Amino acid sequence: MGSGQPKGRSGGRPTLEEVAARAGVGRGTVSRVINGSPRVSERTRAAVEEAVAELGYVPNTAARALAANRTDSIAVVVPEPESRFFAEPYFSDIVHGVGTALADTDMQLLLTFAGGDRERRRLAQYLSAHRVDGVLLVSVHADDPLPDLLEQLEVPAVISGRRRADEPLASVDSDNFAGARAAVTHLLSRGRRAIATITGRLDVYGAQLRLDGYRDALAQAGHGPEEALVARADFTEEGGRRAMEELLARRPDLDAVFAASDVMASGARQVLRRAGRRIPDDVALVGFDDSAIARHMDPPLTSVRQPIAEMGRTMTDVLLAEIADPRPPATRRLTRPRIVLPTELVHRASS
Amino acid sequence: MGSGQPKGRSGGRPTLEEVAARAGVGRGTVSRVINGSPRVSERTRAAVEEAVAELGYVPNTAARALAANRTDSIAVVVPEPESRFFAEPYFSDIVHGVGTALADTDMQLLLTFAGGDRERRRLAQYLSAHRVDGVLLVSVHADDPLPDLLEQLEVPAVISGRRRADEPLASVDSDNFAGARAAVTHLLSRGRRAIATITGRLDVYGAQLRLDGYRDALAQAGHGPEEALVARADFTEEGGRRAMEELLARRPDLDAVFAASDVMASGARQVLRRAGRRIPDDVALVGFDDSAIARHMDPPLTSVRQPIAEMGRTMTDVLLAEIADPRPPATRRLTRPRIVLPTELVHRASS
DNA sequence: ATCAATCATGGGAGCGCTCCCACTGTACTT
DNA sequence: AAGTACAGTGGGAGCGCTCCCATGATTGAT
Repeated sequence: MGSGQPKGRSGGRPTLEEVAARAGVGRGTVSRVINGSPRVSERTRAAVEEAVAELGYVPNTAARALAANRTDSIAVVVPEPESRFFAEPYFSDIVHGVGTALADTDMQLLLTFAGGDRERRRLAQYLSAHRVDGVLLVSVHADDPLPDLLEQLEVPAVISGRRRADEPLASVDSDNFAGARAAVTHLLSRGRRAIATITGRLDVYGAQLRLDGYRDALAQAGHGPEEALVARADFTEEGGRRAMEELLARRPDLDAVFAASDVMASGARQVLRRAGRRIPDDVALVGFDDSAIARHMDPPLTSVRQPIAEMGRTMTDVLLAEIADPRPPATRRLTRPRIVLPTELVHRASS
Repeated sequence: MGSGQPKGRSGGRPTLEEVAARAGVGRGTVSRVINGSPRVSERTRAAVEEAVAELGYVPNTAARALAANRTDSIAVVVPEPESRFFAEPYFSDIVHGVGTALADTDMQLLLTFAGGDRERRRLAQYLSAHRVDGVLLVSVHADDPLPDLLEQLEVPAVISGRRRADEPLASVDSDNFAGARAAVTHLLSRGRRAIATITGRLDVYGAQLRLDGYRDALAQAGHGPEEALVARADFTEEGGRRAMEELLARRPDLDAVFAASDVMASGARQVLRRAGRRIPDDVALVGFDDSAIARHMDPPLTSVRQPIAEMGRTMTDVLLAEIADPRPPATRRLTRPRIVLPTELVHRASS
């Protein structure tokens, strides 16, 4: 029909077919070259590559996805835009790690947002409708339906931070328990005796593990369970302030505080200062996360560093391996990796 | 071939065809319903919607992209993973804003990373190969080839922060000039007289504008150009320290510093404190960005807030409008929006 | 020299959708 | 009564690729 140009419609990008014509070979052969199949002679390969370069050919992803039934992309599912998640450096660092891991591949990264449960159900549908090859879940709550939906739809997924001890999904976590224990052991070694802790929301498994680590360190040092001094908070600065006030009221002579996040430590610091306590002279303070806040606090905050970017990288590696795995999902389920990355105590002036 | 099932291969997700069969209509009609075309009778629409719900049908994005030649997704191009860009809250906030704006649409967000020029060329090819409908560029350097490549390939794009005064692309920026001027005017109104500034890299246009704002405020207050006290830095903490040392050497009696970023202000603060200067008693300090650092610094830092999330939102709105615009690119070029959002001075104890 | 295996290659079929043309039926005109 | 308009619909063609089968050329074994 129409203007007579048989193939190379000058507008638009070149197609496989045009490359094939130019190189004087068939479509299949070009496809083989593009995809690095070994079953092509050197001569032919060179000819095709030249044609590709001359025409500036780039495969059409949509066509490839449709034909091959894979998308060469993975999604990171981010908790709803309204959440405080974004305020934390966690997000950037995870994404940074994912980006690094993806740089070596030709996979792309899709960022999806989902707040409420209904939205997350819709998202599961959407993701499974062959939109992505796999999913990275960050900051998932214990009762989130998404992980199970993805499991059911057989979409490969990796979760950051276990939801509970027997996390069924492939997971990558940092060693919250050991990190907390190291922080408290450090305080003990500096001669502190009345060591309190401010916890995060205990329905977040990592927060529970940090509390366990605190208790374990005290026990190891011969302290009885009754010496534990625990105030629950919720990872917020305001929560940190309230918890610190509570602790000071309960135990005015405390000489150290381990806060389960830097943000809460910052809140605690304000209350301590207002109460006339010097840091670290009167009260030593240790945080968790080693965020920018820790470095810029006054005095700089000793904190437990989590290798967050490395977690992002590792999650991606695990996911890519899962995607590449030819075995049926039922088989894989039994050998899903559960990786725990070491944390590290960064000592600064606050302790 | 083979197992006899004519259509509904029980594995896999349902297709348009299956929905059509179920609803007793043709493929075209289902497509019309899915895409909200008005040319469908109420009865038919209801029947199709029921079939869609029953089968849990979700359109295959790849097929749609291939047939309709659009992808319903946009890309955010992020400077290379190695850059410090990630360390800044800027990134999260922009993405947050983009996510918010996208939540109302069914567009998806692709995050792409590109470091060197070669990578960025490759990326331009890739993006233009019908992978995305439009591109959001953040933190672009003055000599980045990517914007021009995209222009050439007729890929709709919006840039955050103009590269120069006559930015040809659609752009969304914050009012760096007015923000800096407000900061310096504030310092003047507090009785400060010897006001220095620490600049960012001046090849970043925004940094130049902040310097211009500083100069303008001084001029407006009747200070001669010779009273300007400028030290150049590079947006880093270390740069802030060095610049502060230089300023202190040149003008020991300075009583205020306007740093073009919070991070540099943090570096300056360290040097000031080491030199025995009290903040704000001896030297008032103002930053730019109003990042987490500003809130947690001691004393808390007065800073110029940029509406970064809103910039992300606005950029997205502009891009979506550009994508929807049916006029040819040549026409649009003349009326590309150049939006400048207001900044706001957040007063804290450091000034 | 003959046959089997292997390699390299071309091209048909089909992935699931949108676009558009052709067709039917109903409502309104003159 | 015949004509015109248009709302509503079905389905062919085709988007650009991968997969796979058929084919011919080449090699090695007997």
